[in-house]
Amino acid sequence: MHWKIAYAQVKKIPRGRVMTYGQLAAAVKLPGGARSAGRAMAASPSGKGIPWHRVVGAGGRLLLREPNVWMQRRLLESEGVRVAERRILDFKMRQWLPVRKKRKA
DNA sequence: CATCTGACGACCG
DNA sequence: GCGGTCGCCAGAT
Repeated sequence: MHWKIAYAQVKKIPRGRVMTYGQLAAAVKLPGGARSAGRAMAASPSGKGIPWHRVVGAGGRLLLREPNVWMQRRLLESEGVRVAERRILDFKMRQWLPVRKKRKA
């Protein structure tokens, strides 16, 4: 589907930064909103270089289920993103706003 | 075509 | 701060 665009956006997420499903959905204007973003990631073809692990739930929460969340956490930590069980630490700073970022210090 | 399910998000207790 | 519920929308069965 047009999930391609979602993937394209995800690929733009810089290393060590994350985006929420809601943001992603809004950024590419996915019809179903955040949920569709989630579906898109769930169906994301692995091995295509899509940093799906950089897409998290609102508030920087890891919404994946048991086995996968561990991998996501590991991938994030490998990029320097600190994670506590199911939540990204310093999410506010870690969050990446497409193009018009400019987060305050 | 009816129903269920879910990698969501906002609210409420 | 956390868990439970409701609302939403798109796919799958």
